[in-house]
Amino acid sequence: MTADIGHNSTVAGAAQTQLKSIVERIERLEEEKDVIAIDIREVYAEAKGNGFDVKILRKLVRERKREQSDVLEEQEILDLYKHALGMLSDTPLGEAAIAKAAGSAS
Amino acid sequence: MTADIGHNSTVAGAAQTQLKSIVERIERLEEEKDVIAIDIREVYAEAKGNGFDVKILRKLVRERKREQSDVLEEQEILDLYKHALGMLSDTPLGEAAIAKAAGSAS
Amino acid sequence: MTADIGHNSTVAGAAQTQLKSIVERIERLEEEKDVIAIDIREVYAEAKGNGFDVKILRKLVRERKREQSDVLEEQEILDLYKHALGMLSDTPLGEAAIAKAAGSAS
Amino acid sequence: MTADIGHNSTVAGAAQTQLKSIVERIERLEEEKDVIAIDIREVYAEAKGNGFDVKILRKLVRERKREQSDVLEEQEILDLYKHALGMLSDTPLGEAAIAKAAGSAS
DNA sequence: ACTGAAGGCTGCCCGC
DNA sequence: GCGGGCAGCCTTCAGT
Repeated sequence: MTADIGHNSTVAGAAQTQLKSIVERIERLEEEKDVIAIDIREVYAEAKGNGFDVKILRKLVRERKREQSDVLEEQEILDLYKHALGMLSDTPLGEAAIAKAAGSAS
Repeated sequence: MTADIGHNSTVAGAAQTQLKSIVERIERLEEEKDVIAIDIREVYAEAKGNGFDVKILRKLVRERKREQSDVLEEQEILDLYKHALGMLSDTPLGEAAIAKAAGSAS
Repeated sequence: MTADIGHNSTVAGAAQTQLKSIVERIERLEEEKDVIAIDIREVYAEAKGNGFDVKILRKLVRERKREQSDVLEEQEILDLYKHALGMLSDTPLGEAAIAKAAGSAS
Repeated sequence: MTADIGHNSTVAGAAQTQLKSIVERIERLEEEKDVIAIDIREVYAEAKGNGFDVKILRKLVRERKREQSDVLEEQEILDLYKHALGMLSDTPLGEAAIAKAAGSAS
């Protein structure tokens, strides 16, 4: 440890400052995430208070999420087919769609 | 399904409106949570780009978090012991007993 | 279903025999696990009968378990730091750096 | 702390000895439980190595467990009916079966 | 692609 | 009988 650390003029000092920043940003974000998780639990609790079955609500939410990804997935497959039929031009985007769809199938 | 549903004048209609509200609030919150999770991953990725070892960073963050919960946990345990020792906790003798019990646990 | 199933001379029959063996082994083990879980509950119940506070006992047992894993965790983290500091770890300077890093984490 | 603790001649000393015994017994049992849990995981791993789908195996085992309790439940209900028809004598066992079935139904 | 960990969810047990 | 608390399981994700 040297006097340099005080004003971070060393490489190590700079790294340490950066490290501190990184850790603080992450911890701040994780705190926010926790707050939201608590909010979600509160919504469920309130729903329960209003007579809803929490377990079923969770299933419902999960199901809707699955359906959304299914829709996206179908759109990707549709794009793939369109491409195969020459309905999409040979753009990087089209190539990416093909690669992604092929990956999903494996 | 009746004409009532349109303006929610039935009990079922009210429940349905409530359900819709609940699900939408939860989905909104989960979206926010996902955004934050992505932000966290980006911070790690950026750190990695700056030469930091992500595995160690994660361990560090986890360790700091665990230390915080440790403090809370210790307090809980101490409270539990105090409660178990009842009125003793306000006397010097009680304090000594608590200190002894705490020592046995470590 | 064919006569082959009786003496397992088909591939499917062999798989079925294997499956039966797997499931039976698992169920046997889970039974044993349940027996032990019951034994544990009985020990707590007996302790309660002797005037011990079960809640505190559970907390105590959990705390002791956590302390054990804490030691392992600390060792892991130390190993990680040592690895990150690479060859420095065999020099006095490296030792100092490790000590400093460990101090920062606490 | 007094010299009495060495040979446990005090009430507190006896309690401490008992406490130690309780905690040790529980920790021993939990160790055994962990060993069995590891064994179970190994059986699944081995099954996976033989081409079985672990996720499906777990579902299968769970399902069988549920079926077993269902069978027991049905047996209890059957006993209840038998008793109602005077097919079970008014023995303590029969009474217990009724009480248990009634509890399950509520 | 597989493995191992981290977080979330479910079912269970205890207390009120 | 119910609700909270807790252990176990499942799923997802980073790492190799």
